[in-house]
Amino acid sequence: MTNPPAPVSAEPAPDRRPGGRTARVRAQVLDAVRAELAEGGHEGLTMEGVATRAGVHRATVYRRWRDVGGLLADLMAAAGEIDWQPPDTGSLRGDLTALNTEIQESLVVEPSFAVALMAASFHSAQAAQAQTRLWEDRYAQCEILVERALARGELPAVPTDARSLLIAATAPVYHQLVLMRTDPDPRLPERAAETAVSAAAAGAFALRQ
Amino acid sequence: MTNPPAPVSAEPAPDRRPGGRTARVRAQVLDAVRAELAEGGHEGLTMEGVATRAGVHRATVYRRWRDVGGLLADLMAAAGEIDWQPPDTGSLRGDLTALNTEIQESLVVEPSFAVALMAASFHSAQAAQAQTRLWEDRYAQCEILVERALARGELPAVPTDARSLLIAATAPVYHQLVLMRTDPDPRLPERAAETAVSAAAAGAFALRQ
DNA sequence: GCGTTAGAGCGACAACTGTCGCGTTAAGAT
DNA sequence: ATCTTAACGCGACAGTTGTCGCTCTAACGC
Repeated sequence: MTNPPAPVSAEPAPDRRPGGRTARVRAQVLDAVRAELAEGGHEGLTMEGVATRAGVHRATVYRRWRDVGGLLADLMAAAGEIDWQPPDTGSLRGDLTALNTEIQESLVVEPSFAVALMAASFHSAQAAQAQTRLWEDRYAQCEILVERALARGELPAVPTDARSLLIAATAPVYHQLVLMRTDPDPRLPERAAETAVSAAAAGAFALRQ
Repeated sequence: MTNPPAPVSAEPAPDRRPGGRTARVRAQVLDAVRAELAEGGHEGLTMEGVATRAGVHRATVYRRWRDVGGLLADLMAAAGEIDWQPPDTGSLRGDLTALNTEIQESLVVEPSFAVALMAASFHSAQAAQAQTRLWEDRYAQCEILVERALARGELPAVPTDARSLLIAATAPVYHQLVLMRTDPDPRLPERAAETAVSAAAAGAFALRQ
């Protein structure tokens, strides 16, 4: 969690100095971000507050992370080191339901790191990039769900657009919780999953040729 | 477009004074919001900038609209007076494709009022509320698409969850353009629409009982 | 017309944000 | 152990944000 150097500027970097103090400052700051996020949500997250809580000078935080989005991006990079595994329940419907349940929880929990990252992405290029990468990774990892379903014969045996299937299954959850802001519905994850499976069974994600 | 009084505080309001000057100031400010939005996108939209461009004192803007979200919410209220009609192409697939195309355009156009409103919704309660209302109105209006499809016999003749169908059709467009930030794909609107129709034909949105 | 007062103008203000130059500390190389 | 310098600490700073009390103007009721 603390091994990689400051990931903000990924230039050639002739000679960096990521050891002792630098790593300690990074750990303190990221801890402070987590704590501030927990207390005030993504609204209460300010450079000033993080610096103070971390016991570090404001200028240091500005120099290394630039803005709140940078902090969140780095936090995500640190969290990205823990390896996430897509669910494996034995059926496509079960897998997608489990995936959606996980997503719903990550969006509903207070404070939600996912929501904070989305909010920051509107203002910070770093956050936007980090988020795009996170989406890409997650969906790529989830493609195996579709492969397994194909192998089990749950889907028409034709080339299938796994990515579109995954997006169709998960998008409604994000849409309703993040954009429409409807109250969480415990059946939403399952319903969205079922719909996608239904469409998939009907060949809606078959690739041409 | 200029008739309703300041919509920010919707209290009883013993005696208001929405006439002449007040209406003129509102028009000037909303014009300024549009112009600032056009120039700098939702990033460049500040209370200061709007006030200056409108030729109005900062304090006036703060008092009446509170924050950027308030400005956008009022702009939306003003725009909401123009009546939008859902597409009517003769088929559910055509209608949903047209709807998605419209959505895609509203999200891709620079500057995008829709994106600005979403961004502001993370910080401003007024913007969030305005957005929720917008979603609600739009989806309610679109339910007729599903009713027409049922009448034409395009869908199984059972009680159908029109709202879920509409969300399933449109969510992927928002998801990919706003959250994932993938480059716009001209075929996305059609594909998402087709998927939803396919699921609907398979009875995925049939209501129990 | 005339009086009342909602609402706009005005300037001062504290708080916050982000940047800068410079001195100090301590990583890492020798 | 010693040197070099990346990275942090520090304080000053200009610019921005949001609020407040006051004055003034012009809607609206009569």
